[in-house]
Amino acid sequence: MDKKPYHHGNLRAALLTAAEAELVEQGVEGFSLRSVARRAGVSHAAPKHHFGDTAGLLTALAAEGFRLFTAAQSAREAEAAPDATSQLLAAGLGYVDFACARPALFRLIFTSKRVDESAPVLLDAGGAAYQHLAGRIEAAGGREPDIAAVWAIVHGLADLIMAGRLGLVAELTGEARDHAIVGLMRRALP
Amino acid sequence: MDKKPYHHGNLRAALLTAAEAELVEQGVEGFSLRSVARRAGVSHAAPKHHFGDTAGLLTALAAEGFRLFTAAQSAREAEAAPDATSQLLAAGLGYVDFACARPALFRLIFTSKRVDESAPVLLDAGGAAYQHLAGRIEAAGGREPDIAAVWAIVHGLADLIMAGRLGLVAELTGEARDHAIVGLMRRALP
DNA sequence: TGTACATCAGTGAACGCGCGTTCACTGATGTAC
DNA sequence: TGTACATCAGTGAACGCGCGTTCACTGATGTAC
Repeated sequence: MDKKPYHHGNLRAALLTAAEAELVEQGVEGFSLRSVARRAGVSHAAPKHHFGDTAGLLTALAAEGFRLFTAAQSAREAEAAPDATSQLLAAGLGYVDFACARPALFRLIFTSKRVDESAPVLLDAGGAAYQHLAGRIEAAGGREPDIAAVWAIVHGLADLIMAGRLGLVAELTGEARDHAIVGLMRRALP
Repeated sequence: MDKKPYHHGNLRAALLTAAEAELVEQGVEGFSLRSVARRAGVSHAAPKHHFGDTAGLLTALAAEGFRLFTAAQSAREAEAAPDATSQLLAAGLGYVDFACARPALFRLIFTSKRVDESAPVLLDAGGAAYQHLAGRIEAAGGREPDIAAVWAIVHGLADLIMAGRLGLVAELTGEARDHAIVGLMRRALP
């Protein structure tokens, strides 16, 4: 019942959650360490202990974002048939799922200038994400140019749907939507 | 030889130029009206007369960006064979050209939250850009799903190359690069 | 052609605000003996 | 089991800064007569 213990206990995780919420509402533009601390109900200097500065917090969030991104693909794969092509198409669906479910994180990991791109934690997570998709494409018999084609179409779909353009696909839901996306992806396959 | 006339003469255009340069260097995040005024060599309150506030300036810049974006496609089309498929592929090359040449504007028109999306000037310019590409696809015999497929792969290529990912294509130059991009686009055609 | 006056474009000082950073501090936790 | 002490996590006041906005102003341009 002690409402406010001096130590938070799990502030690092709480700050990451608050940071994502802040990102969703304000975009990267209005993002500040103070606003995140406020949202987490903690003094404004507290984040410094865990992340150093704004770039540090965003970088940690981006690394976590890459992990969730890969996880979204794995989740779809687990539901799909085990053959290589089905697994690849499932990964693509997960890619789009993630972009639509967490557009703020998607933008953060792909286009933000406020993350420290040379941070090992980010390079690792980003590299793993790339390897995951590339691995699925190669397993399905794809070679270098196929990786580019599949990646481009999946990424383009994700980015455009997320931005509310490409109305035709964005308006569909459930299986009809999945079916439409898979149909488009198949064009890029070897 | 009068160095500093009181009236600039063409401040509106000068501010747009300065705004793009500022966007290139700072990204949308560090963008401010004062920094743009400073870059244009004018007092910090001057932009107010022309654009009102930051959103107004960015919105005007985005509208101009859409026009340049369409112009980049037209430029490629003018050099291409007149058949519908060649024209479509040329438009796609122009799309990628623009993203690589002016990544800051590309990001501004596609993903910034700091523009006023309901401004008529922006809706007009954006709509015209969409109609341009859709028109090329339809002329090449494409229907609704083809528009989505071609747009997605072109947009995905542009976004990924611009972000420095997709190294295979990003490293090419000149005709080899065009050839690679066209090869990828062809996969999405009907 | 000349004069008066309204309108427009840009200036520069002032304001209040939220930001990042620093600093001395305090409460809690863990470890040595 | 108890005590002392170091270390860690978070506080809250203070600072200087750049921002957007306002305001009275001034220099230039255009228009009426």
